[in-house]
Amino acid sequence: MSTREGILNAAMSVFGEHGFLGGTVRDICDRAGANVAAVNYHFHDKASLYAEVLQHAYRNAGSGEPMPTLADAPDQPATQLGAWIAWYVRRLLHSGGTDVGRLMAREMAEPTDALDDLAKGAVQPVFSELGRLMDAVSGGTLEDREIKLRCIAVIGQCLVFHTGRAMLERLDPPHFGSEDADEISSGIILWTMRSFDSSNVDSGP
Amino acid sequence: MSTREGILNAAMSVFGEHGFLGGTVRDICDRAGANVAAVNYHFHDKASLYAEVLQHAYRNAGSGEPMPTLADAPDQPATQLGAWIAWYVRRLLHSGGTDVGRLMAREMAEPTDALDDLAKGAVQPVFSELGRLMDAVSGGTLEDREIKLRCIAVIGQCLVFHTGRAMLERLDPPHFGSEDADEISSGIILWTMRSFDSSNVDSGP
DNA sequence: ATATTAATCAAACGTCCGTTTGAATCAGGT
DNA sequence: ACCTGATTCAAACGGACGTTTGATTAATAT
Repeated sequence: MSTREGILNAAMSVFGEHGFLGGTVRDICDRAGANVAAVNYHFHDKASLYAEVLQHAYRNAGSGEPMPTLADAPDQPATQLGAWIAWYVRRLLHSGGTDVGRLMAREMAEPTDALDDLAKGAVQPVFSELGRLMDAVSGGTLEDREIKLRCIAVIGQCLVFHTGRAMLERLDPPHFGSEDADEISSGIILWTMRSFDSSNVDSGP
Repeated sequence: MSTREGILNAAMSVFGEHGFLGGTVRDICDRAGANVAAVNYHFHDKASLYAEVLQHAYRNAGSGEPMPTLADAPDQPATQLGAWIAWYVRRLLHSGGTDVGRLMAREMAEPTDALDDLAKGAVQPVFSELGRLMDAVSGGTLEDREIKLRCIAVIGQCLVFHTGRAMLERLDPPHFGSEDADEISSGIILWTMRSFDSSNVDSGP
């Protein structure tokens, strides 16, 4: 691993743990086993390093299980919607403690220019797929606005375990971690399916 | 307005704009028209000032309406639960672009020591009340763990409009703002009530 | 082997920040 | 008027930080 890559990885950890302001180039270089001047030599300055770290995190964000899509099983939208939710919950809970996840959460709280690319490139495809699944399960009876509201509701129930993690850990137990992914997602799935009870609903295979 | 209050207000703006690390006591004191040493005199140090700002911010968040509680109408838990959700959504959407909202979002993404006190002092009471309402509506048939899961689900659906605001604004329209509070909360309420359909349920007055 | 470029290193520079100091000023009571 | 405690102030302290420097070592081409 080159010095440059080492710094990039170390910077991802440090920035993920302490943020841009809280993370120091000395800490980054120590973890990378490099000299203090290495950051300014390989990247122009601290800010440019941070920008590259964000892009690197964005590229590696999708690595893992593939996202379940409607196209995978067009005749079983309800099954695919359940699979999608379970996949999304696993993905969030698993990346909760990682540097990538924390970097993303920080970007949401304090958006930079990088968030625009992040939204278009990484988030929009995932969100759109959820919309397609919702539309298919409802049998195309819902307005765009209603679809989006339900999508946000699902996203919110998943995301709260990620963005609200710091707060939830400080409230009364019981707590929920990545080992509870199945319990969490099955609750959300049950809740979501039930919301289609009075609509046109796909009953599965 | 006393020097102490002036610093508190200035600190809310500065911390809201730049965060805890980014905000400087010199900037705070300048805006408050006070000396640099005033922060350390009236509050012990920068961290303690930040903790007080957070408590002050969370208490003054939202439109100032009182939180609906089970004790207000012990015989109508479902009505009160609905009122609670509507209150919470209004509160979140209303504080979206303010210093208070940004403070909370930042604190979640990048927790400081002050989050411990904030969780115990300000958030726990709100969360506990939701738990009491959930328990009452279910008729006391649910386990603590199930209660908490449902509380988090509700919180998540509300919170996503706050913590995910930056992201939602960058995705495809339609978007939702504070003018849509009623539409949003009625959806969450409907969804929540339906989740009690197969449980013991309070049918209201 | 030599010259040229790239990379690494210890050390230092300059700046900004939180905090402390000790004197000066104000307010109220006697 | 005098004392006492609370408050304000200019100034400085000490540390941490990003960045720069200039020498030193490694790598590459001729």
